[in-house]
Amino acid sequence: MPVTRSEVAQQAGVSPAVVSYVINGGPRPVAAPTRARVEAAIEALGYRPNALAGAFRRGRTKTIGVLIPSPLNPFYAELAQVIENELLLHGYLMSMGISTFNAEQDSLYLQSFSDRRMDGVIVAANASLPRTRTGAADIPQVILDDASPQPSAAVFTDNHADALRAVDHLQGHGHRIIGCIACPPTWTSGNRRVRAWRDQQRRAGLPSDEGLVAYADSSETGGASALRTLLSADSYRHSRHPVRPTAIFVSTDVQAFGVLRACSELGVRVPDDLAVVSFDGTHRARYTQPRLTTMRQPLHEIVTTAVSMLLNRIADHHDDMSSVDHLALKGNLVIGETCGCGSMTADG
Amino acid sequence: MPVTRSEVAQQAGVSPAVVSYVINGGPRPVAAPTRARVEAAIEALGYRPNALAGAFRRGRTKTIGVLIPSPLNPFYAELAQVIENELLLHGYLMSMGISTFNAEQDSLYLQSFSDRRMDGVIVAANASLPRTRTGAADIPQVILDDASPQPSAAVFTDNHADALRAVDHLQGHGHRIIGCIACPPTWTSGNRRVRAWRDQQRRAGLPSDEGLVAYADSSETGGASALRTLLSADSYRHSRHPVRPTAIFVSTDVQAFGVLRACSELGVRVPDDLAVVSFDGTHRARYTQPRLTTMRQPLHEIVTTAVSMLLNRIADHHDDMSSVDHLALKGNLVIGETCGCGSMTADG
DNA sequence: CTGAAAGCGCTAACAT
DNA sequence: ATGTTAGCGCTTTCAG
Repeated sequence: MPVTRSEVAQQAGVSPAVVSYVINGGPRPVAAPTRARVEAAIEALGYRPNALAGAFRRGRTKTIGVLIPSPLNPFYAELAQVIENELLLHGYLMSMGISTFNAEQDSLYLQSFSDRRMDGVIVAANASLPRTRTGAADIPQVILDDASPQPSAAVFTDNHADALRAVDHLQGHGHRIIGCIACPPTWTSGNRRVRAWRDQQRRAGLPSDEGLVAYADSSETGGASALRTLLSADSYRHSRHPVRPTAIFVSTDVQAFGVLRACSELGVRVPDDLAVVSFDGTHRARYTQPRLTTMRQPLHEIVTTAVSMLLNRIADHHDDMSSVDHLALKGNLVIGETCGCGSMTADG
Repeated sequence: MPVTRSEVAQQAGVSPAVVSYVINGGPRPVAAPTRARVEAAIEALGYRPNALAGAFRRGRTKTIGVLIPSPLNPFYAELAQVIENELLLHGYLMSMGISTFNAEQDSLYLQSFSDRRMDGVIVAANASLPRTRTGAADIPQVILDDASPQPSAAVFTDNHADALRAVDHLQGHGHRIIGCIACPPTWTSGNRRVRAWRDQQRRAGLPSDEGLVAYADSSETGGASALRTLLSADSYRHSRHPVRPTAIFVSTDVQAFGVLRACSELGVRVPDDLAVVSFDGTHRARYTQPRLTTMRQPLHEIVTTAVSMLLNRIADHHDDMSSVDHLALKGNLVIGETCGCGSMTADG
């Protein structure tokens, strides 16, 4: 059994309240000699305040629930790392849930976060649209995903604008038939990237028919099989433009890792036979062979903004979802070896 | 303000205790009609029990603290994923801390886990040796690392035996000068892998002097710079065997990713100029170019064993660190393209 | 079968 | 400056 506050009080010959005053530095002052006695007792007994009891009493747990789809996706692993760090800086503990892009798991976690009275929630990617009705709607939250119709705060990279620039970069290399590897359409940010691909192709008078798009999971395997589909004769022959794509826009880095692997297995040379540009800008993208050209999300900025937004909402008792603020930040293109730039360096 | 149990009781026209009986299915039975009234009231008011208050009262939070060095290391990302899943299966929530291989951060987290009255702790890699004295020693814990002198439960892959087999595999390909990329020596499991490299080289009458070892962080960058060091003229000229290594044993996958990148930049062909075998067997190792040969840790087995051990200890009130049980499991070699096996398939 | 009540460890208002 | 005390929401023993 752990030592309690009253034991400390007894040992120090003071009342339990004084022990609290010493620990919390208030709300009432304590005379120096008394404080010394209390501190000695704490030290002697090895007393540690029961944070659970304190949280219960105070009504604040100093814990933030963080929901990510999967730490196996390096983008979300990095995100989690950065969030953890930022929260720690503000004295908060991160409690992480993994939703595996599953709407049910997702709301189960939000429910659990809410039940455990976490002070707030950060949701990295919302596969589940009807979050408003999950019963966890009463807890301050920030979404890191562009789900515009959603009534809550959100910070995210400007998926449409960034993807436009990524595709534009490929067009700038002279590519006309540019394929697209998309994510399952339940994920809104992914949808915007695909739409941007289409818009940018149309804008340039280039093809963007469905035969050029392959939908796949956000995983290496997904990317690899999507590539095989896209390059299969069946696929591009039935397109209105029966020409094999010479370039491809991949909506996430992790899919691109699979694409590169598949290319190597199929004997497709990158970037000569197929140029590749993806989206996320993970650290890992610098270690692929060849090095990936990718639109880097402003990860650090997203996180610091989101956390400060969340903490503000917590401070203001924004427990309802009013005052929707959506903030879109701008990414930047990291030039690698898969787009055909050679040894150039540039930002789109 | 969330709905409380008494409001439900009032609405249902029963006492608060009955509401508890209904929610918890005990400890006393409730008549069917009464139960129905209570359930209706719960539904009508949207009542959710305050898990914080319950945990406080019960003395069990149903939360396990998990400490990993970094989710950027894919091995630990996978580990976290698997642990999370396994815990969820048993009705526990994972609270994740990131220690960044930092002993201070490490004990800060253990302290926090203990203060928050988590039911148990899983520590993935212990950079900090003096854990016994961190004050968190009173909470059931399982270490996933081979820290033999440590007085607590531990489950881990048999680092020495597995690394022996990995190096043996390289020797089997005829390599004599085999370098080693090691981790900072504060990490015990890493040390055992290096010792195994040395033992296996000695056993075969092959060199294992310090000129063949480079210590580096567990990261891509660490691996890359360690490789450059090892292949630099300075390094192998000062070795007792002034011959450039033809093979290298890398103590973690993530370092090997950096090694492969560096090789490509240096024009070193893998496996022709340099064979590479690493340790961990991450999913990502299947997507490097060329595909990594790596000693796969029995991740799933480690986790299921560790979790059941931990839950047993929790159930038995093993809050002290008595009854040390260490369990070493066996990994298996995943053959890729970096060892020189060609299209063979085998287990060492 | 149900109600009343004690108390988990702590915070903070209210007394001295 | 310090002591006393009322709860936070819930579980569970003890009475009815």
